[in-house]
Amino acid sequence: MVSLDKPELTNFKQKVIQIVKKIPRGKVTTYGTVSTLAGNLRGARMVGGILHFNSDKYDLPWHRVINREGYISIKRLEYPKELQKALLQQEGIEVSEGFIVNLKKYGWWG
DNA sequence: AAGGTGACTAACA
DNA sequence: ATGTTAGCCACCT
Repeated sequence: MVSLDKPELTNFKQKVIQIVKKIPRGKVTTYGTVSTLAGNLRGARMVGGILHFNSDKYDLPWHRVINREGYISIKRLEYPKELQKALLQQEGIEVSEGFIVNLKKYGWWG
């Protein structure tokens, strides 16, 4: 058994979840960053997909995860961008009218 | 069971 | 500089 941590496929999901939950309050990050930290450079799509399914099952601060433009690409009507904007402002993050966040200012890099 | 879709990003032409 | 193609893996039908 042993061996080193076997990079199990489904582990990526758990890894992403752990990273997302690790994002400090008042900061935001991008899918690409999380995917990279999870071990996959081009796994950004998975991060979005994972949050899509797990945000509803787990308590993931999905509102702290946005696309590279600092814009919320969310498509879940159950979690409208409007809600995210409120959540981000609640964390002390400024959100532009276009739901854009300054990653330069609030971007968390791990 | 297998195929297709997806909350994206980066690289190439 | 912009536009298009390719890649990642899990969840849904």
